[in-house]
Amino acid sequence: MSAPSDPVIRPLRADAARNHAAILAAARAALEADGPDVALEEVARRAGVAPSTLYRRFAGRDDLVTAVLEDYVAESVEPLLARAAAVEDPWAALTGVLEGLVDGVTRHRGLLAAAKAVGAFTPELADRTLAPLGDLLRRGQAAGVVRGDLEPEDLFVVVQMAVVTAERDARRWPRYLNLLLDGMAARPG
Amino acid sequence: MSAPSDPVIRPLRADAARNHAAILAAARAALEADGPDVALEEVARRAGVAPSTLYRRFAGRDDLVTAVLEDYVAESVEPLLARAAAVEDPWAALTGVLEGLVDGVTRHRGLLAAAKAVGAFTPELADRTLAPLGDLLRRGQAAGVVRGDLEPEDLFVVVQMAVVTAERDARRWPRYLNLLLDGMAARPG
DNA sequence: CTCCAAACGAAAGTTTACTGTCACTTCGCG
DNA sequence: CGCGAAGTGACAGTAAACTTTCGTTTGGAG
Repeated sequence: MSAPSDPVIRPLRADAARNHAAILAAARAALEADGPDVALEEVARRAGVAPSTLYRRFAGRDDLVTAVLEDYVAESVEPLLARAAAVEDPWAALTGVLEGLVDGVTRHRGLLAAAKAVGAFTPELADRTLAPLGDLLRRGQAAGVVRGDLEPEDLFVVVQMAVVTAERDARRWPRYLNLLLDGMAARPG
Repeated sequence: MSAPSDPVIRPLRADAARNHAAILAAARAALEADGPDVALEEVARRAGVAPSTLYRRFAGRDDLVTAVLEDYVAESVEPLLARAAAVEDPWAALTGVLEGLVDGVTRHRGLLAAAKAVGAFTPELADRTLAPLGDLLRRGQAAGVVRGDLEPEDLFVVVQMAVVTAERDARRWPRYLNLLLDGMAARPG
């Protein structure tokens, strides 16, 4: 007895689902290859569909980028956070997750730049990652291995800083992340 | 006896020189206000000239951005470097120049982003700043106050890292620059 | 003061990307 | 296996920015 205002959400037809996935994948690839401002027509071309198909499935650039970002976070970031939460040593857990984040984000700079441009980082999405990061941080601080004056958001900033160093030379970011980690460790004195 | 292949370089006419300066100033303002991809027509509008005037004076976006960048470096960056070279204390000289660079670049992110996009950082331009920075770095290392494994280009990276932190909150970059400076100081042990 | 080369702005042509329309095709239920 | 809803691509209209053309204006030398 579904009211007309509550229609059953129909699953996508097979071809539609195929195209949906193809567009997401093409968008991710195109954002990296052609930059955050890549034309949606180029995305459609890569996906092997007409522009109109892309526009029916996604309201516009914002909607598409948001979907790609959600896809990426769910697929890469959240598993990483979950794995880190299971690591015993607090310092290893924290450094491991930061390395993983920098490594991943470095490979998806186009996506992240586009996401920033369209405001796809909703507070909810940010919290989904900030909360686990905050847990890791507090664990390290409780164990006395991390400086006490750091806040969860500082970890975002640290990742951001390490990522920009990769623009110059993609292989050197560990050097700079280590420099940052040095600064984050609890002072021996 | 100027040969035809060596024509006398005529100085700009008064109105042309005025417009030239107006366009440079307008471009700098527009890049900050509207972002690195601002339309050249918008720059012309701000400068109070027709688009055709802008295009006669500058070959295109690349040329304009390059000119604005040169202008900025000559006006802001090089005096800063010169002043730092005169500071006695090596550590103070280095931290002072880094603070000045971050402060300045933070206020010209649009210009710098555009410059990166069009490849306006020629090797020569980079060297004009890298050389003095290298001097400051070596001075600090000789005095034993700066880690010996740092290279001049690392200073660029440090500035870049500090600048991105300003995207989140323009007032907090000193906090993160200090964290970086901590990591750059010679280890006491 | 006169003149012309330099410079200017208005306007039009070109390109590129966005977005909607419509007739045709295809999926998958019955 | 036939039919209707869902989906699709070709196409075209729109918008925005880039770039050039051309007739007019103006600076400044003689």
